Amino acid sequence: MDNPSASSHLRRPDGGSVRVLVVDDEPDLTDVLSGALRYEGWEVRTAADGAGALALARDFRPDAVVLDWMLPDTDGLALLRGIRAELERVCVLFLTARDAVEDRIAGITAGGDDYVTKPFSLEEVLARLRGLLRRAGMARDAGENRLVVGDLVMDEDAREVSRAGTAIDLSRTEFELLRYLMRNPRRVLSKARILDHVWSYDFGGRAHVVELYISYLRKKVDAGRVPLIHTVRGVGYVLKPEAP
Amino acid sequence: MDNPSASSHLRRPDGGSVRVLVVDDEPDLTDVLSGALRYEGWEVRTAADGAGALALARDFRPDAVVLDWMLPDTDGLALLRGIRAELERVCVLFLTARDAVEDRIAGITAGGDDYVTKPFSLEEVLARLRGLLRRAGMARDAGENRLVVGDLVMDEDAREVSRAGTAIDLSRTEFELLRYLMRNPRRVLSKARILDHVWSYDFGGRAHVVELYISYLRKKVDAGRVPLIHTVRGVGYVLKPEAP
DNA sequence: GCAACCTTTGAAAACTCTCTCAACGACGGG
DNA sequence: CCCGTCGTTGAGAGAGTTTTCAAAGGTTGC
Repeated sequence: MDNPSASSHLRRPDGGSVRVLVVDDEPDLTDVLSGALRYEGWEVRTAADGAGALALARDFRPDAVVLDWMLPDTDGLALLRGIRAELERVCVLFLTARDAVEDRIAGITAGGDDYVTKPFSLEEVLARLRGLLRRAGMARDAGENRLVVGDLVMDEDAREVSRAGTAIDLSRTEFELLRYLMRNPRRVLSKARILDHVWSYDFGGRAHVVELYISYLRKKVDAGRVPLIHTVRGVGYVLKPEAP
Repeated sequence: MDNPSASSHLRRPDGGSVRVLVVDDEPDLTDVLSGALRYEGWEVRTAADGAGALALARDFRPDAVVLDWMLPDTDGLALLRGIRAELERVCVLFLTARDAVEDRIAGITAGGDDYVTKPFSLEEVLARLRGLLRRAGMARDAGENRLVVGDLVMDEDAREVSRAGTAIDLSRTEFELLRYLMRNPRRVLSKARILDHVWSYDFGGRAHVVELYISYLRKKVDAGRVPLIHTVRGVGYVLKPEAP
């Protein structure tokens, strides 16, 4: 139930939908990813192996590719080369295992591509992908990446947050939770939904962590001020300025 | 009966009726659900198992599916994938047991999909389904989800209610009762009908709670103002502005 | 390797909401 | 006008939800 309009300003220069190709051999993962990407308003195709990926690169001609670096029986580097041969200007977001050969990835991402390590959260992938597309000129407003709710401001690239001019220091999880809230202002979000978006897809725990992190955010963001974070008992949480 | 016109603005882009597939093995439940959905003006088919669901996904091509997660002899996840293979853009509303939330299916709410836990109320299912369809582009007005009766305004997504500009704080049940009344303005609703729609289907209590919650709503919504909530003695209640 | 910080879990306290009971009041038929 | 029925409201018990507190385990950086 997120707000698709929040990112609808990301469109191709010709006005059509942004096209994304997801390449991964785990169906559970491609299901969730492609669902979320479609919900962002993007057109999505999926491939489970290198051959399928190359075929879709040629026929679907995506603007971005989400590519699992560790596909079975496929050399990631060769596949990347093949995709690039077909699509010169495509953005690539790599999905890698945490202990993967980081130096090879580092060299590849030097060209403007990016990567996230498994297990990742949905918002992490979405944020990176939005960043890539924005920098590749897919944004209508080429300005900086700022989120604003009331007097609360977030600079996603700098990972800086401030309220009424005062800087706020947040941990990684706090930042991602607040980003998700700020991307969906004035919309009540259930704990299950927050968990699905902000925590890793393999997180086994329960919604209690959400409550806890909401309390952390409150101490840092709302501390002594007019609250922006509101509890909707039995439903979830909502971020909104007091006066509409 | 309820007011179908209240949601008749939900139509497919081609102007036809929205199509919904209900999949559940309990006939009592499918009967009630499909009745309510038909009354919303939607076209409905039902299936009792995975095979039937897949067949109807192919032949009926619904816009949305209401899917019991705990079908006997059927893997919910596999069924979901099968349906998605057939219908890429379908919205899915899952029905799950309350204690199944523990082993929740991560990522179910990642895309546009949603779920409600049993036992649920009819209005809960209808509201979620309307929300899914609206966000999937099935609404003629893509604007926000607002209900207006006189100077009373409800924003369903933010769960905000205000009268003449003044915000009103409502509990969950109060909110659901008021939403039902606002979806059926100028129509006398019996207590039994309200109970059937707003309270869970397994609620054992009596219609007295309706009277009680009406009195709560009056204190908050009508307090000192021209009343919108009216008693029709021996029949039920009706929400309407004073002047016709 | 150590220290600091972050994340998660568990348990208990605090709180809100829901519902039942019961008394009171209002309406309408006779 | 009186009485019975229906509707309204107050009080309180109980259940469920949220918040807080404390501590363990893990990670990161020095």
